[in-house]
Amino acid sequence: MFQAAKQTKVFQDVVMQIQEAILDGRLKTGDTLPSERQLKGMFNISRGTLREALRVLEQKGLIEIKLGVGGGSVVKDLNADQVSEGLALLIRSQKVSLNHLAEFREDVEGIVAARAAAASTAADIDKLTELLDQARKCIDEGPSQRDAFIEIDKSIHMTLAQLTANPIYISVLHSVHDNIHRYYDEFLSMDERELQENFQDLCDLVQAVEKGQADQARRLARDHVHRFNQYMKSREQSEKKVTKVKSELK
Amino acid sequence: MFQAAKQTKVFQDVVMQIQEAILDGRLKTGDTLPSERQLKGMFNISRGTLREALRVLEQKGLIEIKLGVGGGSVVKDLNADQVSEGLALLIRSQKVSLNHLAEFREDVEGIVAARAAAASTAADIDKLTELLDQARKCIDEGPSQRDAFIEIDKSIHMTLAQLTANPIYISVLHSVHDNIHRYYDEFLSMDERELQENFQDLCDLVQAVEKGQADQARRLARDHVHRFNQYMKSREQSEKKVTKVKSELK
DNA sequence: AAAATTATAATGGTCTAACCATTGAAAAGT
DNA sequence: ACTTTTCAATGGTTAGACCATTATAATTTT
Repeated sequence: MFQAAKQTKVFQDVVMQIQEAILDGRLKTGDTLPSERQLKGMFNISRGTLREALRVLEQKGLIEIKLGVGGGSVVKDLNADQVSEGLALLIRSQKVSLNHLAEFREDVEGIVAARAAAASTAADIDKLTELLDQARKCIDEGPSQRDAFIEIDKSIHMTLAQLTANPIYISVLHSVHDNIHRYYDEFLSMDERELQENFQDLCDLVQAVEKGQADQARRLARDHVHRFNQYMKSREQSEKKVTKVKSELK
Repeated sequence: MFQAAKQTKVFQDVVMQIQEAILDGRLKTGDTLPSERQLKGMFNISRGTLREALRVLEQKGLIEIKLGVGGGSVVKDLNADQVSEGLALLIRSQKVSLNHLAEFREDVEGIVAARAAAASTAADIDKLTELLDQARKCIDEGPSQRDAFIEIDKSIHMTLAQLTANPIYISVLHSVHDNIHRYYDEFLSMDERELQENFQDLCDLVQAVEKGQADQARRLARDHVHRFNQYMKSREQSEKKVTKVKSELK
């Protein structure tokens, strides 16, 4: 006849109230919430319960909790970090392998490049050209600047994502880069020739974007990422062999 | 000369330890952690601090906290819910509009269809055909079964995502559907003819997948989603007009 | 007067110790 | 054999205290 009335725990109620206030705009980025001792009074709850709620909001990326006088809970500017962290957990817990991620990246970079080509302006091309210049400098200084080159490579891809004017692409690509970076660090190592090849890829890609050739840009971006992935896979394989040999020697 | 030694708060340390245990496989899905009173002793911390840690782990989707005797913290089977929730927050907080999401969906569904076409087996086609049969029944019963049709439409797309054998596509598409569903509920309303058109779209799509025509499948999937989005946008527009008129009448 | 130092107070972080609420299982009753 | 009651373990919540950090104010030194 009757059913459960109130399943929500106290701290969940508090989480919801504050979250809604933020999403509704009643609390804006940068606003500082009242101190814990004030809030506990406003909600009429204990401080421990309030802190559980704040911890959840912090984990959701909605607030940042700062220490000391003048500290407190500050409304954060929401970004893709939570999406990225969620993806990272999926990757680390099985379910998603490096190959899965690499495959997905090829598709996404292809789409981004195509949409960027369709939307680019002269100012955008200037920025991309500037990045290419920086990349060239890295190349000229040899393989020692490999990390710097990869960083610029990443910037170019993220710049293309911004050209799409769709924050989802920015967030998704950001998440992909965040999570694939670990593998690059571990398995990727390019010699002079490979660096040169990748640089040429980027030049061609920017050129296609400049000319508004969407399909061409898509193809170039996919191939470029694919090459990166191949380097990585071959490294991963030889790594496994070494490990195998080592273990067999024991 | 010296630098900060330990910035991590106590509860963060606990979060990390338990999280690592789960990700390393020392704690498996379904395992129950010791009770709070035991854990607090094992970590040598207070119960409040421990509970803050558990709340964070819960929010991350790593554990589930159950009440009563035999309850406790149970290791969860990680899924895309956190990614989905993160995306939902981005959408609700500005940053991501319905158009952004619709555009992204077109691309993703296109990719998924293409990869599904390249990987489909006879058993997969059987499953898709079965879903089409169900969809046909909905159509035959008229617009009253609109919701059921949309549900089956969703199933077909998710089945295609599974054919890719890449969990990222499954998670991403799942997240997109989760978040776009609210708009569909609000703005989407199809008459008999539109339902029929969409059904035909799906038939063509499955056929292309069956034949392994990746490019054709991509195009069909994109067009299909695009049509959905157009319905939605036109509804959204007329909705706005109505709201405008209403407010002008006040 | 300016700069460096010290003290102050507000805030989050942690601890202790209780009691409440929920729930599954054991015990008692039918 | 079934139903009801009791019980105990577990998470949920509360209260109050003290610790740690930090921006600001007050003080001292230069």
